[in-house]
Amino acid sequence: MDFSSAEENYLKAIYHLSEQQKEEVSTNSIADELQTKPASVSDMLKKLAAKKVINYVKYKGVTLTDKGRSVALLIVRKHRLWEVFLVEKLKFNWDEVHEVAEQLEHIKSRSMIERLDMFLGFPKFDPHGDPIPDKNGNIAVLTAKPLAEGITGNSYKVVSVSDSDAALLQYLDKVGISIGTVLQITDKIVYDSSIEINIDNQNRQQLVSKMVSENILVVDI
Amino acid sequence: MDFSSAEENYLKAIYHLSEQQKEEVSTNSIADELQTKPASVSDMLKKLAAKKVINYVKYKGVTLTDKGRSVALLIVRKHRLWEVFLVEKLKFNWDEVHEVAEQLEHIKSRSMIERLDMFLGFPKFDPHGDPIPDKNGNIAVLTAKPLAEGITGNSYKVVSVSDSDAALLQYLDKVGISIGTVLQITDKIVYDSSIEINIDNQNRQQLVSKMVSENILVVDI
DNA sequence: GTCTAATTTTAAGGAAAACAAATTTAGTTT
DNA sequence: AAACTAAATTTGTTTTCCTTAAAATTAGAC
Repeated sequence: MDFSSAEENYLKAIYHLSEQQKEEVSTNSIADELQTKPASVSDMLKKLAAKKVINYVKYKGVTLTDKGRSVALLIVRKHRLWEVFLVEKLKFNWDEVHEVAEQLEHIKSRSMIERLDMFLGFPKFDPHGDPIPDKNGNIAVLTAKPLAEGITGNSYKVVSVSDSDAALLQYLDKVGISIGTVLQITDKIVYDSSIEINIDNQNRQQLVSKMVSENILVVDI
Repeated sequence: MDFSSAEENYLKAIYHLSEQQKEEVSTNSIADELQTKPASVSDMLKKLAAKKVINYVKYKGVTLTDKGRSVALLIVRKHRLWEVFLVEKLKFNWDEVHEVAEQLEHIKSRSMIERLDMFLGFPKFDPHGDPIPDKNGNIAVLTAKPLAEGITGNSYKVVSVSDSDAALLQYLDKVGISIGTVLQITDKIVYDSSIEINIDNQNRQQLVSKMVSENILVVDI
């Protein structure tokens, strides 16, 4: 079965949304994710349901079928492998690769993506710390949590950040945060939920906003 | 100015056709090249003329404008660089890369293609021997001629073959012909215009058909 | 120079994917 | 239960690219 780029983007969006909140995905949230209008989404959901890649109940929302999930995981796999290529081989910065990977993920060639995987040394994570599904669609489950949920005094290692927001990535670059960076929470400001951190045990504090601290995923150390 | 994949394919087709025969390109030949119908071509020619990338005179044919040629050359550049990547880095055979490169050539990112060029070491020719336009659209002129025009007794070096026909490439692989191979013409069969050749001075003759000999480009040695 | 055949263009319409506007539904409030 | 509201769907267009059928034009044959 073949899927257009538009169909693939819908499946990917539904996949990402169902990762975030474990229930049915709403039409509006898909429209939001894809920068389109709910009317367009309704249209497409009918098509995708006919192709048996989603379970669609009108006015109720959608979930992916097994078939749909495996299509979505292949797209995610391609997107993340291409990001690794762009950063490791072509020396892009991590904030520059998302847009190009959005195009590359739709290239159709089963054997190319397997060869690319080999060429890259079978990476397990992309440059933003997100796990890369293997060719069977198996993907590591991230046990990480947002920095926002950390406790004052504790130290954490950055394992992942949102890859779709270049502005965030540029900001993180500027303050010296990347995958693997160790952060210690030195204070939590109750007033605006911002967090004061110490980066890589340097002799300097950095204040990060609530919004930022929710988009940095960390694990305990 | 932005171009859709369809528009890019038309420009590339017109470019290739005007390379072959130095005059105006006909609607039918474009339809043929793109596996579509003449009516579709007429439609698209109007669009491309409005965008000032072709000189279009109804019923007369088209030529590329300077603008059009530079767009076409960029697509050719991308196609051929990706072919180098697929063969050199991902270890594809030369008969397997055309289709995938047809998709990759439409990826939009100026900086990616320049970085890819650097990553590949600024190659001058693709795996089929075709010259790669540089970033300014300069391209080496092939002085080669079809093997079919060779003279009995003379030796020639293979510099290029048609990249779009996988069956031809597989055949050439089988008989041991690739870019750089030295061929000596030992006989020309008048009856069916086939040619008897000796490959790399081995102790063995090989008969190649008219069709094959017209699609292998060689230079004198 | 006219006629016919081949080529090219126009016209009408279909599929995919988008949008706005109008309508329907689900869930909540009273 | 009726009414309301927010979300979702339907309807009707639009755009892009393609197709078939018909009309127009060019060019080669006589």
